Amino acid sequence: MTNGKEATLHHRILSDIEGRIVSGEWPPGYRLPFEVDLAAQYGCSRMTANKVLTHLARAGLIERRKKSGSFVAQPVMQAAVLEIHSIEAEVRSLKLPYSYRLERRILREAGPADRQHLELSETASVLDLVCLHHAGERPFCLEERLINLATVPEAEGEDFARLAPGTWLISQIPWSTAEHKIYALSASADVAKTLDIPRNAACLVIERRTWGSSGPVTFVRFTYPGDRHALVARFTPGGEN
Amino acid sequence: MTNGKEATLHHRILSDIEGRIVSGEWPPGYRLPFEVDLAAQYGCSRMTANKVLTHLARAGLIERRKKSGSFVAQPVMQAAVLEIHSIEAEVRSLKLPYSYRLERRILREAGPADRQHLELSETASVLDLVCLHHAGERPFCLEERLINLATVPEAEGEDFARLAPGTWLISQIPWSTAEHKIYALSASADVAKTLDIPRNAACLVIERRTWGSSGPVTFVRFTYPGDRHALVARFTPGGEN
DNA sequence: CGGATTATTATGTATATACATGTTCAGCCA
DNA sequence: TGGCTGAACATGTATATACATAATAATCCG
Repeated sequence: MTNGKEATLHHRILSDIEGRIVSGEWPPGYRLPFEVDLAAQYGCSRMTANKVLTHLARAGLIERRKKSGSFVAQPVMQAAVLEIHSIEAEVRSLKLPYSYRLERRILREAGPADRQHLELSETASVLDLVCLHHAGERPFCLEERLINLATVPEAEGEDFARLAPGTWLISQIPWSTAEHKIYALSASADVAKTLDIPRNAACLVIERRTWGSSGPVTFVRFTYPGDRHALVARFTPGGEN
Repeated sequence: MTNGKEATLHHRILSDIEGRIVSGEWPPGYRLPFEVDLAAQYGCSRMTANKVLTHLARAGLIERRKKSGSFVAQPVMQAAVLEIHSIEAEVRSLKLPYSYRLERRILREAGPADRQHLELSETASVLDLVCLHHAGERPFCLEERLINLATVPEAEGEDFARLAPGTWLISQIPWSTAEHKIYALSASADVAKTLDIPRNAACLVIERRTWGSSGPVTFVRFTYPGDRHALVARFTPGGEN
């Protein structure tokens, strides 16, 4: 497999420079050698050095200024990648049997609250769904969802009795933009009863708004019992590689 | 602002192809034209087409296979970028005065719990800090931190009376890897008292483990009153640009 | 001496070219 | 028919070259 070498010339140069930066040998603000010097140093052409520096710049490790040169950037560490798995995958990774149940399915005109959630300016029909995801016998997650029928009219023909709306939607809207909001909330009486947890237990809430190329698609709120669920996010300077 | 032009040839090609993908015109699995055909189509060289496709592949929008060609990838939508600001910046963005107070500072040998938090195999000295961040008059966030003195011996000489340890650390360990864990928790009696919130109120907890090039650096747990704080994460196919 | 003009310099983008590498496919031979 | 071999092909990487662009440094002149 990939034994970490990837001995292409520009990977070697890249990880060398990356190493100097993350180790602190080249501290923030340090001006690194010019492209021509790097090229000479590594015995490669300027294009190759350029590629490496461009990559480092896109990864945020360096900052480039014309005429002045390239500088090690100030570490910002303001971004981490949050992995968002499907609930089914999440449950199965705990080696528990997954099951899904539709609790409610209402078709209606969007009210003011719906319009705010979906960021709709005009009125439209929405599908209001409530589902419950189980891990084994216990409720794992409560899903409250609005689907904008103006953008996804096909949703009206789906009953979502067996297929979770999230799963169905990714097959309909292939690529989309999403915004997440994550916070903690004490369980209301309703939520506590549905999730089978004590009243006022802390819950982790994830709200997601999704847009496709033709407008707002869906708004969804996932409520997890807080002590049984955690999100994990990772950050590595230089990113993927 | 960025008016979407960026009229370099390869940005135009890139956003054109990106558009076809996100709009669904080229659905997942679709084989896009070969590099030579794209080059001909846009009247550019193969190198330029290659650059664009390489970019799209790195962004995860397409998948490339030798001999076969390049294909629109299956949408995964499993990653979102979580922006993590400094607490001071966060408070100031709410237009509230920020203040910081050190509550505790203990130097000790790492116990089993400390070693687990820092993922230390051997024993070492750690600095155990508790700080409180205020927004105006109200407590905004409780910070409980361990610093590994084997990696950051300079921390022993800091009293952290006025400077928050997070701020100090990024000046010491310029570039680092971090892992975050986010969950909800009911406030214990202690936490409730410290944060001036009701007992059992839902709190948002963010734990962060940080590594530098020479080993584990710090473990920190931020506890926020859950109803007053939310994290926001965004995902756009194609990423930064 | 100061302000405008010009030259220099480093990066940014693009092209043409070359060869390497990994797949697929077609054809060959047993 | 079955398996092997090699040609064809698409991508991957690297080089040399060219010109554009932006910022600084140097120069010139009123």
